[in-house]
Amino acid sequence: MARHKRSSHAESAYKALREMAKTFEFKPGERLNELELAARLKMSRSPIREALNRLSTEGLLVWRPNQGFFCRQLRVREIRSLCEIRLDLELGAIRSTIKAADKGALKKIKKFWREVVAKAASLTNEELVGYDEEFHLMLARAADNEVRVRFLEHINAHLNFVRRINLEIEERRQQTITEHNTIIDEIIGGHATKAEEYLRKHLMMSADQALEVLPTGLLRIYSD
Amino acid sequence: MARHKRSSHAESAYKALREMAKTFEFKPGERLNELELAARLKMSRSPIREALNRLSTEGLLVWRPNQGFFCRQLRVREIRSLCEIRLDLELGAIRSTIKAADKGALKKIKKFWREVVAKAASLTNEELVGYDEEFHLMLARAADNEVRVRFLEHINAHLNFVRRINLEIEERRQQTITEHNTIIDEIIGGHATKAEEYLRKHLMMSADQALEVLPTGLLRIYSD
DNA sequence: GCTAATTATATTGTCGACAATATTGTCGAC
DNA sequence: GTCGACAATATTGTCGACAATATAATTAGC
Repeated sequence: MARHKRSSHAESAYKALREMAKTFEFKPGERLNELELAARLKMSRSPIREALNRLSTEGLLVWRPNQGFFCRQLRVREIRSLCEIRLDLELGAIRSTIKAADKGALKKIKKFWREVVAKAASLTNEELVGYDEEFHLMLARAADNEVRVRFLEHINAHLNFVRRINLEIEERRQQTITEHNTIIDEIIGGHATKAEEYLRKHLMMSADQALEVLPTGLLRIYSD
Repeated sequence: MARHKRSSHAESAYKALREMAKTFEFKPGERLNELELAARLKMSRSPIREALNRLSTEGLLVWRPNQGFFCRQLRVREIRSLCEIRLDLELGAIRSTIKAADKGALKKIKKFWREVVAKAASLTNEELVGYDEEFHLMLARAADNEVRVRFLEHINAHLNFVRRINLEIEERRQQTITEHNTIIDEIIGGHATKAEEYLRKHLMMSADQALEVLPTGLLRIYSD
């Protein structure tokens, strides 16, 4: 039986607003008007505030007492920090994974990525970003540490926008695909040093590119 | 001029409830009654819910649709995960710090800890835990990465309770003090490898001890 | 007596109203 | 015209009431 359980207003507001915050449909520093959002999503302020509170705790929005909620800034410094932590956490993940050596999970990741590659040409940019995020999350999950996965999901939400801009460049889509293949193969092979090296290179490159496309991102945000 | 700016109900509720959640004044899995909390803190449900929402996003509470907010569980698995990530993040911090080599900040940490040691005998357990957390946070701050600091603060909140239990043992208070001294000296000396080694040892020991005292912690929670 | 369906109660989810505060607009002094 | 004080407006913060849902108590059937 299909379990419909329609979600609450607060829940759907959270999802909608989270998506908007992630993708900078709000402009950096912009003040969000609760009444307006309530009208837009056809509900009262209470569930809206609930969602806004959660999002500000996640850092996707900023809250200031008696002033309300604002869109977060998009700054070099922040992107750099996120990428740095991401590197620490993902390297930790594969080290841990290689030690534990759960081949099953790894094979699934390889299969998953092979399937993505097969349909890569027909994927929209958003879809590819989603699969990219998923690939890295699967690596993290293989390390069997809930906290690590949660943190990386958090980081993904914050980097989603710049990643999206970055993967609009065809060359980098290609690069992502091949590098992922290399990484997963080295992990499966149990070559800790090689795997680390390739992952590090992949993530540092990705960080550089994120910073590089940041101006494009800002332009995009303010262009419409 | 003293700026008093008395905080809002939501804010004070957040602080109070956060402290209770951190220290397991609620029992693991316990359901929190919003009306009761509102009565206890002398306010309406709105600011209470606001605080509870934030806390559940932080993972200090758990939220289930239409059932409300519950105290988080206290599990071996969770503690282990937290300690593992903490290790990754703190090691990353000192690596980064040693490279950047901001001697000033490091000297301040050394001074801070020297002062803590001086008054160690007269400190309550909670105070020592606070200073312990602060020492590690200062190391993280020296690495100049906001995200890292936020994540470690998050982890601290989750580990606070077991740390408190652990530092009730005199021998371990002593151990903490001397190990911190060693670590900061190696970092200041710029001995990356040594510093890493000592920090790793310190944190892995600390993780083992956290797991070891967990039964004591549970007993404490359920004894009163 | 035990289980399942039904009813009663308690609790969360949402709303609209008002209070507290911040922001904007207006006026007058210079 | 510019600045500051004051008034007008808009926005957030909090409340109490009610609706929707979950939990507990009660009854009916066996």
